Amino acid sequence: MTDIAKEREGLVEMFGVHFEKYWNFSPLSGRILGCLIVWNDAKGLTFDDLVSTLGASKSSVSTNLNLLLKIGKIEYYTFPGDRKKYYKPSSFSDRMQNHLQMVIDEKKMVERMIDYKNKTVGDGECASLELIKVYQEHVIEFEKFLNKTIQKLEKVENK
Amino acid sequence: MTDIAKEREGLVEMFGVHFEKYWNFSPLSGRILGCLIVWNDAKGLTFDDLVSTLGASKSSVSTNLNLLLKIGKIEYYTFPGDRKKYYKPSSFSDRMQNHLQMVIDEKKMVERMIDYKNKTVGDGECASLELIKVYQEHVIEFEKFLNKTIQKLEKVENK
DNA sequence: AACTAGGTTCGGTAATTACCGAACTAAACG
DNA sequence: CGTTTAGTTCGGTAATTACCGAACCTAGTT
Repeated sequence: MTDIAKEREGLVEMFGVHFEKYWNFSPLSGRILGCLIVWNDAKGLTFDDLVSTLGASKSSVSTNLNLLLKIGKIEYYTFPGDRKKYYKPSSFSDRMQNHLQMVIDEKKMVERMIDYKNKTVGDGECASLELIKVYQEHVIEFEKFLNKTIQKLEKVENK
Repeated sequence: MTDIAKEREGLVEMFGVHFEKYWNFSPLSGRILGCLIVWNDAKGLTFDDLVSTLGASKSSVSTNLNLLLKIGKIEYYTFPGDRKKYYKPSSFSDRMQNHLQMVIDEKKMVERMIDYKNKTVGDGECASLELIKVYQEHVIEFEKFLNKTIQKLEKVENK
């Protein structure tokens, strides 16, 4: 195995572990997405490429590919006269949308909490309310920040 | 049950689901942290409070409390002449550190990817490299942003 | 029509996780 | 010293998840 191949394997593993740890992916889902990101072949990787490079069964690869498709982490393309599907990670900006969704979720939660606090907190102990409001401000800014990044990414993607 | 109690239960559930979904907590861990956040009693909640309001076993509550302590999501206090532990969520700013850690992780990953790309990408297809660099910029800014929020939170917390 | 390529679906197993009750410990109280 | 309080530890079970092989399907190809 070449040095490059070894490094690529290390990177796939790194991404795999990251997706397991922070995004609650199954090991195989993590490795598949890792593969697609690291390889980042202009054409994309096929089902069989993944089966052989990851040494997993067809059924597991199929299941996990469909899962990743459903949650919008990957896409596939086909070419006329070729039945194979060529898988790629979704665009950077699309993947960022997931993050955005979590922030939007949190925004709603914060609102509910503030509502609740307003009903229940005595005048004395506003500290917790004040903290939540700092956090609310953070969430709102964060949403803007994410949207800005998404725009920047889209700009480069559409070149 | 009063309206307030019902709403509180709803909020605990909301937090519970959120922590399960985005932070990969077990159901009970999520509910415990939810309880502590929503109740946010000045004194804190005791082991028995949690056992009874959540209807879980002592052993499960014990295990999950220790887990949450270990990962820094909660803390406990004791009062002289009282053997009970009073549990509270860790400070907002401390909990935010977790987020920060993930960003720091990502920063390293991005560096490794850029290294790899520089070795392997032909001059023609710099698009992917350029995208990663946009993302790198995002991560760096994000780290700063998080640090700023943490500072703001600390300011309010230390009042 | 039979075959092949490119997957998908189904049924099952192995591993992991979540939770429980019962027994235990350690500190404080009487 | 015995008892109570406040939890912890241990062993086991139930539920869930991850993965597999085998059978199947569907669109071309021969």
